[in-house]
Amino acid sequence: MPELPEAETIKRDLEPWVVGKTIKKVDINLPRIIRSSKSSSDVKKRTESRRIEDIRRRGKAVIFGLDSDDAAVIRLGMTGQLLMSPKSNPREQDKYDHVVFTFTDGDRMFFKDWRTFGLFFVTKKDKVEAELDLGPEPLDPSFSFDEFARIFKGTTKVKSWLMNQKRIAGIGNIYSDEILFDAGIHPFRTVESLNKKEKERLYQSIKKILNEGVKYRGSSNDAYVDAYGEKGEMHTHQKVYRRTGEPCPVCGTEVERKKMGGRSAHFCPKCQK
DNA sequence: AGTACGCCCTGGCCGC
DNA sequence: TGCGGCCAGGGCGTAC
Repeated sequence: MPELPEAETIKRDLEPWVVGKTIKKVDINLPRIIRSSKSSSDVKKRTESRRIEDIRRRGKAVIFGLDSDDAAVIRLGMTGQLLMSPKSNPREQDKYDHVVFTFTDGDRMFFKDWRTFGLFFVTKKDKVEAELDLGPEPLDPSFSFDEFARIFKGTTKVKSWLMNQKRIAGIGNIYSDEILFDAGIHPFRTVESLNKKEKERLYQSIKKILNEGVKYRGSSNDAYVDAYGEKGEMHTHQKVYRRTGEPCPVCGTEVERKKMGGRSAHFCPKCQK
């Protein structure tokens, strides 16, 4: 599913192609994909005939800055995709393309999402941060160990902490499992139980694994594809996620899966203490 | 404050 | 061949 590395890959793919384009038409084929107080007609009104000035990523969201006070925000959810469909080589539209952007140059972009957990909304640029309500960006250079140590608090389990977007942005089930394996920390440990060394390892693993995810252009365990419609490679490098019963690549012990809330935690019971 | 759980959703997969 | 039930889970709301 799209987490930080997948959203970052999509953003990087789209940037040279989409910035500078003017939106001619926005077709909203599934109105409930817009889960905000604003109606889809308002979204159309605020995006049509606007030029895209910039694109950025925040957590798992892709944000298009328009030549107005507004920004168009797409949160990818579990199965959201943003696909380029150039006029010269158009992509076939299907029933899961819930929002279709047509640009004045004839190119199009699809927001596709077959499980429809994603969402699309338009808001004032200066309201984006408040509406997304996310913790710090783990790959931002300003995210130092001191900053991490300052916010890494509480009695919650360490995997739950990592997956909470309000604590730290962009980490979901895949990368939390891989980060904790890399750091050698058991997912059910509580945050407050980690000593300084473990916190340092965790901090390093967050940066390392997310950077790996970006390098391999994301993880295609499920539906994820980049803006070209191509799968990423990160899932072939994953050590524990969805490898239940397979040998741990470090010690050979069988990888375990245990439920945490409604989610699965995958881990090596020997390497992760 | 933390945690569990149900809900939204779809299609693949398993057992009968 | 078909069908019911389960699985995957991001984010949110609710109950405890």
